Amino acid sequence: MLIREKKEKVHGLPDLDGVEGKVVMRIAPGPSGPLHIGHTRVGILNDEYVKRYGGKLICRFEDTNPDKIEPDAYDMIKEDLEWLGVDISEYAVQSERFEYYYDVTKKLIEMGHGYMCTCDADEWRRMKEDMKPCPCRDLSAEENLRRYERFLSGGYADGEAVAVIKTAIDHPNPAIRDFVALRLVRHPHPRTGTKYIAYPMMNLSVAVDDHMMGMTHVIRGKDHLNNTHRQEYIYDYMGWKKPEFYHYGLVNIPDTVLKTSLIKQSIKDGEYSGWDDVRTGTVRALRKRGIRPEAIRRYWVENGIKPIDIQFSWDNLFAMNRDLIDDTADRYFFVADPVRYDIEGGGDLEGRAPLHPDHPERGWRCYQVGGHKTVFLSETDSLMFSQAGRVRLKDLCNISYGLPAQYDGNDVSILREGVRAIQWVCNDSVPAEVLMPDGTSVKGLAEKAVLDGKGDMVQFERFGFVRIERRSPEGVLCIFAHR
RNA sequence: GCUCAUGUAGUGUAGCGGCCAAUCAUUCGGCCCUUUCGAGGCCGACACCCGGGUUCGAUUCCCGGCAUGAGCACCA
Repeated sequence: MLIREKKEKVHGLPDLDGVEGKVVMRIAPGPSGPLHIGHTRVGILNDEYVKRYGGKLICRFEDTNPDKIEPDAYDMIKEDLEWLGVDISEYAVQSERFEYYYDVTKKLIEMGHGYMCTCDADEWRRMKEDMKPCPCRDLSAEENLRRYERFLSGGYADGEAVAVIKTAIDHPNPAIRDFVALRLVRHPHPRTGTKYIAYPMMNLSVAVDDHMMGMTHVIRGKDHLNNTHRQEYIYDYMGWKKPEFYHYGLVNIPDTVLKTSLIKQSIKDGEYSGWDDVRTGTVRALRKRGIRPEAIRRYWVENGIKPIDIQFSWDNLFAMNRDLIDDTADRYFFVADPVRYDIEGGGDLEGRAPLHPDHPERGWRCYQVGGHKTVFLSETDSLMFSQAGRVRLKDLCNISYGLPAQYDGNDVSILREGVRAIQWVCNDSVPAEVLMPDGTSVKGLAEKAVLDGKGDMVQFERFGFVRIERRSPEGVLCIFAHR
């Protein structure tokens, strides 16, 4: 028996190198705000691999810069990850792990791989550019250890001294030459207050934690390529086994506000409604608009982990989301900027339409239009009607232009002649408002049946998919997702 | 300036020396179906950065150029 396999080449993620049994991977967000669409890539990719191979996914909060911490971010990020379906096995917080960083720094200084630099920061940088060691670099380990003790116990002012890891002062790549491991910050930390004054720089804390937590594979953005090289010095000095490193390309996300500090300021100024303001690209904003986490996942999986810089495509994401919601979203008529028409002739009218054209079993919207037979058309359809002279009110009847409009039979076949079918609502419609991603809102009328719906995603025919934020007898408030 | 990375259609992706006059998705156009400009079906449009080399043969390997991006922070 020959069963021809369907040539269904779904492009999944490539296998990782060096997998022996289970994997340990991580994501390492800085808690400066909730996650945005750009952050979701690293979460999804790591999650996909941990699910493929089994093992652990650690979420490690990198809160080693007390200036940039938003105290609520720890919880918001956790919520965002849960919604995304990224399964975190363990959470860790770097501000609770300072002793480890101090310990490793001390060992590195003892071995002569690190030094305490008291030079002026600009001066030190200039010397590095010229491949020249600063005077502190060649001090004895004993002297450096004395300085290190003084450093930890508060004997220096902020900026007066730093702990530095030696690499190669004459390394051809200036980005790799000696890097700072610890600095002094007396600004209080939202979690640890003033308990610590010596703060690790990411290259120290990341290397120490990745090793201690047993990372087997590290996936992160290409912008960290040089950081990886720097961290490898620590691995080599300490004799640690290195994880497999992967660097995916940078993502350019157009037409959206992502910068955390900017969003934060706009919220403070009262311009944005919050972290979920639909004008932003935060995960919570996308969620509010009705973007499904599965769509975001599929998007990143299809993008892979190549180190090529890419252009983010909202079109592609929306197409994937449409795929997911199309089957479940019931259909309703919505009329923006309504224009009233009465219909003359034809007696009382009635009609009906399925909640979903592919699922008549879900039920029907039924219309009865009597009396003056008042209907409302959207402003743009009204204009089109006046020009075309004839139009079909979808699922009700045909009309020809006039004031009042004239009943023109109920023969569907006129659609084949090029007459357009348009959406309409009658007198018992309810007010509807659709919040658009650009911050504007479209006001109009929706058919009454929308109040009885259950799902939160619906399609306003010929308008787009919207998420229903609130149903009340006074009307519906919706958020626009996409066409 | 130095260093690193990358270069397949509008966008993203497959390809790992011949099966590629190049895959899939999206986008756009047309047709069919349809009482949505949705979904579905069919058809079509658009790409291997350039120049050398290796080879019987290169999108695939090597070198150079060009382009793009990133890093050279006491941010992450």
